[in-house]
Amino acid sequence: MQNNQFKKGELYSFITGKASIAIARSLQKKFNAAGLQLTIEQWSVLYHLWKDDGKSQQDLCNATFRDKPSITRLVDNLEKLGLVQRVPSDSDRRINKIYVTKAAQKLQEQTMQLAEETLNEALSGVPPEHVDLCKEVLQKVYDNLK
Amino acid sequence: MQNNQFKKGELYSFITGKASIAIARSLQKKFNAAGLQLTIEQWSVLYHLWKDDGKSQQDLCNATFRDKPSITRLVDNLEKLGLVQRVPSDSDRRINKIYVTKAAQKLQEQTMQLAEETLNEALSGVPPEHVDLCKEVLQKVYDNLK
DNA sequence: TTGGAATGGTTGTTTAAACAACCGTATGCA
DNA sequence: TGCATACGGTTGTTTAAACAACCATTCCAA
Repeated sequence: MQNNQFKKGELYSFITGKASIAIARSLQKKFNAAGLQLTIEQWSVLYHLWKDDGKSQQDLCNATFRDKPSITRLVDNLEKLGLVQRVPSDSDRRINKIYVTKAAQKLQEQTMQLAEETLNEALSGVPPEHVDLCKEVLQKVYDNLK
Repeated sequence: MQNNQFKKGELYSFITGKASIAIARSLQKKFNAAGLQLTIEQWSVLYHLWKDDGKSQQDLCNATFRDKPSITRLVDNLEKLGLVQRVPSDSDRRINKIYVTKAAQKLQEQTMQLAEETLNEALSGVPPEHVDLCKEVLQKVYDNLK
């Protein structure tokens, strides 16, 4: 029943995800240092919209792995900041499509560059092929459990 | 300046740590299903004490990657549950050493087994050598940033 | 030895997450 | 057609995290 992929003493780091917390905190510090009033959570929503604008809130739930009330409030705050806009869908009146504003587009280049900087620091000394493999493992873990 | 270890479209998963969130939620569900009134955060404190009993609260901060107020309140709650005990240190009167109680010891075997189950599910289909390599990468990331 | 800095821990406050319950719209099946 | 169910989104509540400010003890160096 028990396999030995993990010795017991090593369970913890995998469960708590210290690495990703460290990355998020580091990126948040860069945002603050650059004078950007933007949380990582807000940025993560923008990130998905930059990739594919006009997502529904439900789409954002799936993309960010957060529940519906969390997305409602994140979008509320981003709307107050003038960074996104809710647009009711024509074809399905339950749905809000979320679009980034021009103000948000201006943030894209700067924040993506800070994110890349953070990852370069985080992964310094790690061979690219190891990074790829690690990403594959984490994706598989996510797929196995979701 | 920019390197291409990450294509832009893949930044997100690394920063948000969806995999570890999925693992933690899955384990929490198992705790609930087993009738255990224990959060993952509380369990993570117990986990470190089982490995090395009598840690100071500061030690627990380092081990769990949480700040001091968080540990104070986690220990408060664990004390209320009768699972740990604060014992003032003789050699340094600023320090509380935290010890698990017998009630907590009874939880160890059951919860560690649930944690192993969770990890086995999470890592099913992933070769052990890939898991090892992934752990190394995550540890390196943590060391690079902390 | 003594006064300032560092360390370990606590408390107050703000912010945001999850969960449950709810409303309005859409879908599917009898 | 109509009614039960599912789906997208919002609101209310509780819980816990981070941050700042604080107290007591210890360390260190003038």
